[in-house]
Amino acid sequence: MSVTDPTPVRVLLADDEHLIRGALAALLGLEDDLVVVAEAATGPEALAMARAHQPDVAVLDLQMPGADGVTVATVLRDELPGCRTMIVTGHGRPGHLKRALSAGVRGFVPKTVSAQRLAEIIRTVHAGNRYVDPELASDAIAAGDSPLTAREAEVLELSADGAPVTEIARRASLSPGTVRNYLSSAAAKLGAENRHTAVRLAQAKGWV
Amino acid sequence: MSVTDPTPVRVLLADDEHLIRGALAALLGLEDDLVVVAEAATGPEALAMARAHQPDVAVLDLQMPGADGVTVATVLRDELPGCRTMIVTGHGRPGHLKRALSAGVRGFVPKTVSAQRLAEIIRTVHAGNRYVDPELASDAIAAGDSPLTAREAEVLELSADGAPVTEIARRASLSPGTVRNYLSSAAAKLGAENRHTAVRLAQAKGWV
DNA sequence: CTGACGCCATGACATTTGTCAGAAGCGGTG
DNA sequence: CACCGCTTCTGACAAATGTCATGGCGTCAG
Repeated sequence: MSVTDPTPVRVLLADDEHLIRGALAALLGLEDDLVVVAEAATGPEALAMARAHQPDVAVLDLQMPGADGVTVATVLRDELPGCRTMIVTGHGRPGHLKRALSAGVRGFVPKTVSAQRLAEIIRTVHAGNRYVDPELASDAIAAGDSPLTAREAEVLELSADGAPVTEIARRASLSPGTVRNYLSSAAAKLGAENRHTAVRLAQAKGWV
Repeated sequence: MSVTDPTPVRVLLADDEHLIRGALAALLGLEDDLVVVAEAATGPEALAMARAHQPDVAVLDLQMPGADGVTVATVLRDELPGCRTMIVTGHGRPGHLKRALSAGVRGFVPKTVSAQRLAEIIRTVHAGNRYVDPELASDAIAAGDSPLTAREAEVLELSADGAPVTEIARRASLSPGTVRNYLSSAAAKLGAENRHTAVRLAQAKGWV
């Protein structure tokens, strides 16, 4: 039904790299049933473009200046329920997939797919179905759920830049002792020797 | 002279993201004077392809599995002196530019340029000229040279994953005390409170 | 050759961090 | 309601880390 559809799928492309975005727009434009109606280089720009052009499908890069793809998808789900969202990403961490799915994202693919394949997936998503890259999905399953409590994850994230405990405590409005306890238990749960390696592990799993 | 040249510029494309590589190949193929003779997804693959196809210009992504773009460029300079090399990168850190230039790279551009612009730069590079993105260049100048001595940088790099001092000492075959001295002086030079923030700073500047 | 500088190390000290025990409040769930 | 887990805190101790002074050894410029 799709390739001969008289009303083509209207696509929004958001990626901060002009090179990729332009090339992608050109390639997707070759498909008769797809039309790129808007492009954006940042999260806020993507939102503005979506509001202005009301696309059928928004193809969002995960890492963009301003607001990342999942954040944009969350807003779009509320503002434009008719717009399906999908995420493309370079290096997909397991946790991102979970975040994306709970933001109502219907497609999650790595940038290692071909443009042809991406076009098919856009059609799949537009038809109301979901598509998740099998490799990313299995990574996410293997990584499992975060063993961290909400505060543990929060404090761990605040310590990501290597700041001393007193600074983290200030940022989190907690006692330094509490911060140390959280960091200690978080590191123990992750099997890390100290909070710094714990941060790396949690980031690799996408839990922060 | 270029657009009507009867012998087009033979280009090698190396990027680990199929989506980008394919799209780029398609767009560059539209230029009459450019022909993409080979594609590669990893560093070693790029080398093998270059040896097999002897391209005029190698367009290399900075971050690839196996060997990064600068490493590939270094090898190519020795093995295929007739092949010009250029680097495209997503997030270019200042230090990378310096490394690239000393590896004989003649072009250094971010992925935020358009394909049209990239084609022009490929021609520039092929003609024997250099091209460096102005913004990346000014960043590199602003970042300046690394204030770290060779060992300071080495030890700092070994501590990048958050390992404890004893482990770093083992890896570097140094005394733990020496490691602490180096880390301390490195952090002082970088204006960091501890080695972890020092590592982040040095990485941001591209000094590690 | 002498002085400057980087490299490597040791030892001592203060500070920071990690670990543990304990305790209070709070929100669920059986 | 009793129980459990999460949150928050305190205090105390051990371990890791940061800081400083000091010394020997090599190399290189003046």
